[in-house]
Amino acid sequence: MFQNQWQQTTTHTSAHLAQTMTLLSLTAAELQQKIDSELANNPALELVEERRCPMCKRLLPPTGPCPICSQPKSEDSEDPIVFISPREDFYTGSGTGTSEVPDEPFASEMIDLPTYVLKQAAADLRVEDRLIAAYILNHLDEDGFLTITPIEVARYHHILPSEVQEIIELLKRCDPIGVCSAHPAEAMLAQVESLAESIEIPPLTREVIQDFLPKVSQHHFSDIARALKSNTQQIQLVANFISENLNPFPARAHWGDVRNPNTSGSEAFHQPDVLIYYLNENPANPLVVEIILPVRGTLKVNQLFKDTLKTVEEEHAVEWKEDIEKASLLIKCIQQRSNAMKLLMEQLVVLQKDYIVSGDKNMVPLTRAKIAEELGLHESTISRAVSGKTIQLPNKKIVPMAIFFDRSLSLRTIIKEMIEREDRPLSDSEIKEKLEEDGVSIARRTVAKYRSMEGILPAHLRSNAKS
DNA sequence: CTATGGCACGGATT
DNA sequence: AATCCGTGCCATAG
Repeated sequence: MFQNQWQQTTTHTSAHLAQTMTLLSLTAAELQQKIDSELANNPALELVEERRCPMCKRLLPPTGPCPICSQPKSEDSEDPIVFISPREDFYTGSGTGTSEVPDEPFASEMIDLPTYVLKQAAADLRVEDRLIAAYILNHLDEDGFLTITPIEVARYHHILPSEVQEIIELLKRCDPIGVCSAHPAEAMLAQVESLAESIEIPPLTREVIQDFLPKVSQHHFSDIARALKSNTQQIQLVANFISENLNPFPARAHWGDVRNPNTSGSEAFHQPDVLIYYLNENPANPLVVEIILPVRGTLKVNQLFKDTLKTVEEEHAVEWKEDIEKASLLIKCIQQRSNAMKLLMEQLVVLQKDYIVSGDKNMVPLTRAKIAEELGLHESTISRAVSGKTIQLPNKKIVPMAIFFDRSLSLRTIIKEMIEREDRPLSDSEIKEKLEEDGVSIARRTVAKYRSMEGILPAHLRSNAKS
């Protein structure tokens, strides 16, 4: 359908294909970088004035009316509104001043960890200490742990170890809470202190973290109980608390696997690629799906540049022509990316509407292949479009787009709820039975696996200690 | 003996 | 072709 729009040279087509694919797999943030650098390097590429909707002042896609204001009001169309949304500043999301993202640690471009932490701490540090803080922050490993000892820092900067320690303590309170610790236990202790200000901490938590972390991960609760002169139940409580609220690797980007993204944890510092919310935040209204396009205005090939090309001598002409071609290629690829994303989201939103509006257990099992067939696109296209992308749901949670294709999510939540409601610890096989009554047939082994994925203890260790 | 976790295999998905 | 996921079998803990 679109072949005829392009030059017919094969090199163009294959280059185009290749670039479309790579662009498709980029997240909004990455695409922004790409565009910015292209804009800076290629004189033929031009960013023209943005279009705004006169009514709601929202930034508009290059063509067409405002997707929101142009909606027929009276006949409430059930269909979700899906559209490409050029980036308002970086994060204003919907123009109606909604969709606040709680707090966006790594806002705009991804600053690196040291910078990020230092910014927070700077205000509390004496000027001469900032240098030391910076030095410390530059000696962290990828998990945010110290690779040097405070003593070394002290020697290097000719100050007292206690002063170094003071600075570290301060840094530990900064956002990836526990950063700059020497090891996981220390980081978790820092998190406990910070949590203690808002919620209650089970007794013995600190002691357990301090001395028994390995045992906790091995679930040797009885050992710990004996050593601390407590009982196994109490230790379980602590263990649950730890696994639910603490992160042993605070600065690690991917935090375990599909863990519950609620609680006070600080994660999800990705700008979502897609926003989903109710029109005007009213659940009665249809859903609005904004696919973020990280460009303020409209990208075009600079017309002036194009005209000048004819009057320019041979040697530059080649180079210029290349620039122009590159620019128009990029533009077309971006359009295609947008187009593919839009198609994908339209399908996804319809198919997974139940999930989007009412939560995990309504997730419909879906495969990328099915969607691909439905849309008449290649499955690898879908794969690329999905991978790495994140979506912000109406409930403000940011989830990876891949969970739309998680076959087991609904089962997992059913199991979780079943266990939450239980009055007697159910064994895995009993759960399997119950599930079968509901027409779900899975192996006992699988129940066990899902259970542990949800961080739920085995039945015999689960003697009803609920909150 | 029962309930679970580990390892690994085969089929489905990407 | 590489990876992921559900399962079966077996070892181990209680």
